[in-house]
Amino acid sequence: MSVEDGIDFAIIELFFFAYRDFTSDPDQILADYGFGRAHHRVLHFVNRRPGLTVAELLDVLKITKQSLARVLKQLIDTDHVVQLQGPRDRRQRELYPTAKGRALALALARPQSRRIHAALEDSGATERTLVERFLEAMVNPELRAQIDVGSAKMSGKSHGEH
Amino acid sequence: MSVEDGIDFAIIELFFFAYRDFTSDPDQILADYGFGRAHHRVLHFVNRRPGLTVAELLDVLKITKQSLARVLKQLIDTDHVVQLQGPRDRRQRELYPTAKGRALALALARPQSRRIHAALEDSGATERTLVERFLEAMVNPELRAQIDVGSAKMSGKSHGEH
DNA sequence: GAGATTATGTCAGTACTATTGACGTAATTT
DNA sequence: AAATTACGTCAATAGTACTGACATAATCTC
Repeated sequence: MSVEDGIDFAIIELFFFAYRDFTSDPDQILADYGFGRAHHRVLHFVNRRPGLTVAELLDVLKITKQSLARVLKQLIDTDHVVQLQGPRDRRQRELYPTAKGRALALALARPQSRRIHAALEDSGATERTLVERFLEAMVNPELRAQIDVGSAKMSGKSHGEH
Repeated sequence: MSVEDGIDFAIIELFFFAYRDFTSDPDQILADYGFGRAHHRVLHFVNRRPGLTVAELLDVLKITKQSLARVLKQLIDTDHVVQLQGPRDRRQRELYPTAKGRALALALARPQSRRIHAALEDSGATERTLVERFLEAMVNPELRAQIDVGSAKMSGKSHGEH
């Protein structure tokens, strides 16, 4: 089983290395903007689920509003994200990426996407759904709802936009 | 292909959620010791590759020695790790886990291992090697050497301990 | 309509992990 | 003997996170 004491050290370690390198690509780009990983995460989800509220964003990221405040303010000040008053509830702030924000989100996602495609090919294609299923199964069951919401589920053609 | 603009947002997001929950299990235990994720990583690798030197550890973790210093000192002060003068080169400090350190490393790895096994089962067994290959392929090629070194490669029976 | 609750923003203080730069000491290499 | 290497340490800074407290405006409830 490739384990010691029933512990799967191999995958534990691989997961660490894989995630470290996975995040290193965008980190380089972010540095040019004076942004960090927190900005990336916020921009990513605003871009993915345009119109989501501050509360929804906090729930997805699992951070406090004080932590979000600085990062979100910077993204707004630099014209990557805009806030619009909620139509139904005027207390809410709906978050949308600007064209500039979408461009940056895309630039950040590109190298990550390239790495994923290369890894899928290297490990022998057709495994896309298997990898997706594995990663999804790694997420806490209670939180899986967050994933498929605006993300056009996993399988089919995507329609998360428009 | 489940992508927009050729970008694989689905797996990018899944990877984020999966890693977040993957690290949340040990985080809870670490809090009881006043330790953080940095302590976990150091303890993990000292436990995995007993006898590695400070320089090797820095290379694996890709952090600076100033960052390591505080964390390592705490692990030594709390009797989780010991330093022994290198046999060949007396400038080097070989790092070893104590019994206490091994116990903690195991306690931290257990919930992660459980999560991995559950995820492998949920996603339809026999995929262990596929997941391993995918994760390994996600790591920068230059850095893959670090992985198989003391980790008894992926496949076969492990022999890193004894 | 008054009061409670909700959504968001903000101020203050703290913790953890990481960084760069500089300097010191002992051991090894040249 | 001099240069280099391995490690340790001091100081200053940055990024991301936290808790607690308080403010404002909007919505909901009775």
